[in-house]
Parts: sequence; C-alpha cells; structure tokens
Amino acid sequence: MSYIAIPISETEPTHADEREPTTLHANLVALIRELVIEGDLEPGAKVPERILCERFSVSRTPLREALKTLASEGWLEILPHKGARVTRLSEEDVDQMFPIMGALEALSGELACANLSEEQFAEIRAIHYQMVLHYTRRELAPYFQINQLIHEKILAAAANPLLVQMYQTLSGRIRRARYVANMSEDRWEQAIEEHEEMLSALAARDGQSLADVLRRHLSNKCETVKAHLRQESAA
Amino acid sequence: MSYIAIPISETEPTHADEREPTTLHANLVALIRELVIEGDLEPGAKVPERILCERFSVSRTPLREALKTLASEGWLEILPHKGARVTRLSEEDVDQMFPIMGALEALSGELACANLSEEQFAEIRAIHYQMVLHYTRRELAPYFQINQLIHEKILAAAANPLLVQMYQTLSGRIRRARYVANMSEDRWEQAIEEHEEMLSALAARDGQSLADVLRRHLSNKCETVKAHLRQESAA
DNA sequence: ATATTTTATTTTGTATACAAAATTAATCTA
DNA sequence: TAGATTAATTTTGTATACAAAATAAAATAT
Repeated sequence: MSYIAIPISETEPTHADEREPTTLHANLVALIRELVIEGDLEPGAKVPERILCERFSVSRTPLREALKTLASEGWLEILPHKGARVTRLSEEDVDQMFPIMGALEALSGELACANLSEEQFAEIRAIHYQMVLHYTRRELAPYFQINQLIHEKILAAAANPLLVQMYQTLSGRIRRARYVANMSEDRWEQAIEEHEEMLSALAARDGQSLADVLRRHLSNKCETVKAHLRQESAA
Repeated sequence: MSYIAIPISETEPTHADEREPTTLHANLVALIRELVIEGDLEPGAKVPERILCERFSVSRTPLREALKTLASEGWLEILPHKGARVTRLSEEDVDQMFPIMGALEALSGELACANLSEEQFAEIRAIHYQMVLHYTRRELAPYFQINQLIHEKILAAAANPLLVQMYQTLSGRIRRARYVANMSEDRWEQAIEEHEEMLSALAARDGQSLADVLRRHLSNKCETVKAHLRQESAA
C-alpha cells in the first residue's frame, strides 16, 4: 500500500523553544522540513536522532514522531534499524514528479480561469510585469521569488486547498534543485514567453490554453532541473 | 463507543529466511489504515491510544508513531491534547478530491496509452468483459472489485510509481463511501457505457480520449459519492 | 599487511514513567 | 433541580530506560 502525505504546511516559529499552543512534534516537523528545503541537511545525508535531539533540546520521542511524519511526506527515507536519510532525488524521481505536477498545475489553471475575479487577475498581471522587470535586469533571485508567487496566486485562485497542499509538497521537494539551477539565457527567455502566454490565457479566462502552457512550462522546467541534477551528481 | 477486533495474522511469516526487516510502526500503519478503509473505525470516531495498544499488544510509542504517519496521509486528524479521530469526509472534501483524482487518472490514461503493450491491453479487455458479465447479472460486489482492478491496471500501465501512490492514497480515502454507495440502475448503465469508451480509447491508444472519459467517469462517480454522504449524514 | 572474526560502542526500536491537559465525577450553591 | 465549582480520573505529551540491531574498533588468523 502507498503512503503519500498531505502536509499541513504553514510557516511557523524558528525556534523549538517558543512553543505555545502547539506540540513539539508539530514544531519539529516544520523545523526539520525547513532544514531539508534550505539544504542544511543535504540529500542523502543521514539524520541521526541524537544530533537533532541535542540541536533542538528535545527527547527522542517527539523527534521520532516528526521523522515519521517527514518520511510520510517524502522528505526523508527511514530504513528499519538504520535510521533516516534525506531523500535524494534521482532523475527517475524527477521524471515521475513533473508530469504529476504538470497535471496538478494544469488543473489549477482550469479552475483558476473558472473562478478568477477581475481583482485577482489585475494583481497577477501586476506581479507578472514586476517579474519581467527583474528579467530585463537579470536579477535572478528576485525573479525566482516573483515567479513562485505567480504560480502560488494561480494555485490560490483555483480555490482548492487540497490541490494547493499536494502541489506544494511536490514543489517543495524540488525547490532547492530548481532554485540552484542556473538557467541558460535561452531558457530564461523561453520561460518569459511562456509566462506571457499564461497571462493571455488568464485574461481570456481560457482554461484549456492556460492548462496547456502550464504543462509545457513545467515540462521545460523539468529538463532544467534534471540537467542540474546530472551536473550535481557529476561533482 | 465501538471497539475493534483485530487479526494480527500476517506478522509471522512461514519461513524466517525470506523475512524482510520490519518494525511495529510499519505494521501498525498498515493495520490501522486497513481498519479505517474497511470501516471498522468509523469516520469521526475517536482513536484512543490505550484501546489500540491493548488490541495490538504494543506500547504507546510505536502506536503513536503510526498515528502520526496516518494523520500525515490524511486518514486521521490529530488535535493537540485531544487525540486522533478518523477523518470525516465532508462534501467539500470530496469536491476537492475528485478534480484532483480526475487529473491524476487522466494523466494515467495518457501515459498508459503511450506505454501499453498488446498483452496488457488484452488483459484489460478480458477483465473488462468479465466486469460487464457481473453487470448483466447485477452482482454488485464482484463488479466493484473488477472495476477497481481495471483502474489499477491502467494506472500500472502508466509506469509511474509516484502517480500510483498518490492516486491510491486519495482513492483509498473515499473507497468505503464509494463501495457502500448503492448506484442507481441508470448510473450503473452509464458507468458501463463509460467503460466501453475507455476500452475503445485504449484500443486506439488515444490518450486524449481516454483522459477525457476518465475525467468524466470520475466526475459522475463524485456525484454518486456525494449523494451517499448526504444520505449518510441525514441518518 | 589484508582479510576475517570477535568484541565494544553507538544507534535504533520499544516499553515504561511521569507531568500537563482534558474529561468525567462529585460537590456545592442559588 | 439546574447550574457552576471543584476534585478525581483518564488521556495525551514528553522524557527516560532498556533491549536488539547495526556500526565501529580491536584482535586474530592467513
């Protein structure tokens, strides 16, 4: 049987000791997940319980519960009697993830077109042009951030919380790889063109077109990420 | 309050040499998940730790880890200091789940058409006609079982393990509701027609058509499930 | 020195112990 | 009697303790 988790992901405190109404378990899940996403725990690295216990000043009980949850979400792999390791994304994994993300994002596009208010559209359009500005100035980091924001806005407009959660789980797992991936000039230009298409489709509330371009966009992104993974594993 | 009788059957393999290393945690996850799916633990029911500990003859530590995992998978909800409850699907939940399942199943259809061997197709066709036979005899339970099998075969043909896992997790969560839902005669006939379309699309390896009919099929199923939920909550 | 057992040490899996919160039972008041 | 307050009980959250497995280190044989 399968086990893919649907995470309850909300941004939470930065220190384990500023816990108020929540439990250690919940805090630890958020904290360790962040460690993985930010790359403080590298893919393939062992995640020894004792080290983390000392780092967060907690006992093994809540920590182990957190590890189990994170494994269920796909961030870690737990081998019986051998402990937890940070999941290492293979090209195969990425090949499996991207079509699914494509399908989910396409769905979000269709739903967004059906629901999008004029205000929401205006906001996305504004953000879009801000992103283009960053592109013309070749400001990579802000570009990525704004880029992410656009996809989040579309996702939010789909008005399906479960869809948001599932997409974010997948997206989070490749976020680091995607961020580090230095795009080629050509790829960057292509990405901008795809975003122009998205805006047009959104303006026309053309769900089918939006779905198509999102799928295509993601498929291209997939190649970028895989290239980066190859490069990384070579080094 | 209803308690549970649990068979702890398959923990002892017949031969120790072909025994893969397993933990109580992993077993418990599978066992309790089954309890939820089979309906032994009803939606909304409390899941008291002590009771389950006694039923399974384990301590709270591995049990609690299992509960955390199951909560992460969406089967349970854990409220701090109040314990675990079986997730109760609202109509809203179902409305959110089905479009996603539709997107995933549509994707599986496209991928299946791209990969399907002649042998695989022949197998699905055979199963299909067996299902039609059950329909003509109005044998509901076997019909459901075979029906499920067809979808699993298509999913498997997509050759994307992650897709399988994600779909099964969602599918499992509504399985009980879907099974119990007594279909109307009209709906049943319609379902059969949709399955005929699926087979044609598969035969032609027409991914787009297959995706469309699968989405439509699932959308109809959604209405059936929601009707059942309404009926259930009324009682 | 290399390879292979044997023995320590560490790490994980599970059980138990104890404190805090929540639930239930009991008591009191109007 | 109903409702509110307080005390008892249960249940959950976390820490610690101990056993089994795995890893590292030491010792032996080749």
